[in-house]
Amino acid sequence: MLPLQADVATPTTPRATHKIAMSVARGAALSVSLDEPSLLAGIKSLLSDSSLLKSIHDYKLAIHALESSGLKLAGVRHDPMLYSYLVNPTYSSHTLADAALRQFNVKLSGTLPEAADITRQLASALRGEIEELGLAKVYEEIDLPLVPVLARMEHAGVKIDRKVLAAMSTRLQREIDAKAKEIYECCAMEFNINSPKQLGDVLFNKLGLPKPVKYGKGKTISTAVDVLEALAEDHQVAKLVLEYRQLAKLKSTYVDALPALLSPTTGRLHTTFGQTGTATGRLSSTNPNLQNIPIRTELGREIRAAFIAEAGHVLLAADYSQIELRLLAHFSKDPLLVEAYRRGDDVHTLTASQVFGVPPLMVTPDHRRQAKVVNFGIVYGLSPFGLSQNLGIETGQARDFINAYFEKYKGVRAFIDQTLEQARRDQKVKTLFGRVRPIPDINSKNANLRGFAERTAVNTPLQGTAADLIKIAMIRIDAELQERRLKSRMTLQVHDELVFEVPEKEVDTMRTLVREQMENVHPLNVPLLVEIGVGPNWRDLE
DNA sequence: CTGGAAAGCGCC
DNA sequence: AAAGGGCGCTTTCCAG
Repeated sequence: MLPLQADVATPTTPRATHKIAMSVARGAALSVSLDEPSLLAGIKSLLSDSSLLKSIHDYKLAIHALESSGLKLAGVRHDPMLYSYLVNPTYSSHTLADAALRQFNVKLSGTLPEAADITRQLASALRGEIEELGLAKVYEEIDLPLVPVLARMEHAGVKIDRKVLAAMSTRLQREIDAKAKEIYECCAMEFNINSPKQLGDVLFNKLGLPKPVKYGKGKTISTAVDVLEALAEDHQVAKLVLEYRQLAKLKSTYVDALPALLSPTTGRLHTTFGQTGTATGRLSSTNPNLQNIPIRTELGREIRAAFIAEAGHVLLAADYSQIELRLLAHFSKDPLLVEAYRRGDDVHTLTASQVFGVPPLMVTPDHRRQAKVVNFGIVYGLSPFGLSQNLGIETGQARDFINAYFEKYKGVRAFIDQTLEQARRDQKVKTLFGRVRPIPDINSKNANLRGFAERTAVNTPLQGTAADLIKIAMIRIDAELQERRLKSRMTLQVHDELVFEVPEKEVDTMRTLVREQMENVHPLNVPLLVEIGVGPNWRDLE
């Protein structure tokens, strides 16, 4: 059997190309031969058939049929969608029409010959830019080989315990109704609590609660969580609204939404991973988004418990521990930070000890909590104001903390300064592997825009490098699973976490395999630590 | 009736 | 005046 290979892929989503090419190969949907023009035509006509394009299940079956019959997909060589994304990941769309509009300033009419023609022209032009920008390796070794890996993950899907969610739905509805009743009584009137406009009117005009200093950007008074939290101590109604919001959010977004998306044929949940949707190189997840399943609150964790493994299997979740802070240590080579990670010390405790000037053994849990906010805040460019809001302290004190941080971590200060200097010079920043993000506003005279640009410039190399590392790990783990004919399946990626569904007999093998691949993904100045949990569901992991 | 903006909030 | 990087989904509300 010859591997199927297409030279140029018509952009829709990159994986749609693989998936559809597989459908074509299988002859399930179209009877075309595998020479390239026919393949392109077949792909295009599939794309124009919305019923096929929307029926994700069809190509998932195709993948399955293809792989179970021993066919291997060699894939495409030139994918204009991925090219367009790598050349400038800040555009929101990389479809054929939008990429062609940007590249050639042409509006497409949508005919097949035109699409084929433009596809080839785009591939050629963008390939040139990829090489000029030094992105060929990122394309060949990361984004392109990731495509079939993501296709397999989407095809595998995750198992959901419907009964858990159904029971929760009934219970939550009852609690929401009760909570609404309490709120109405408290306010002596009925209104739509889900409407921030009506809620703000009732709370701040009718009931006369103190209006937040921070008004919303627009005309309405903000009823955001931090505003209500500030009021909750003195005003029961604010607390009730917060509780109502939490119940309503979890019920509508997860408890009721997820079961409706279960595949009728596989009975499982199949997300779509977006490979061209973020400015930093991260993946996204839609339909449903499985990268924002609750975990923070007890109620949220109940939802996580509904993500289960097939009989005879367990879930294995592997997390990179503090990967962005470790990358900050790597890039900055800051001696304190690097040595701490090399020794395996607790970095939040170290920061607490440095910033608050106490010996590590004297660091209290509250010190550590505050230091944790400082550590992560640095990565995001947190201001004294932001830190003060977050910790509930004076801005002056927050400023002292931040100054103390940079006084101790001199390498971090230098890293930030160098990164900004380089961004101002090149109007772009790069990850460790050379993935590029333009930072056009870095020299803007508008201080607001410039501030955003500066925070972006510092954060992107960290967030983007973490994204590159886990993508490489995924490609290698997938290769191992295939090569060794293991039955375990990679099912989810949540930025710094991978989730697998593993036959009980393979647990030990997988623990070792996943840890090895993730920890040794690339040599850095600090070790990478992977935390692995195994259990019957996504909540109860040990 | 549909589409999109705005507000809000779930995750890393 | 704003004040923390990156996402996607739900709801409300309003314009066309």
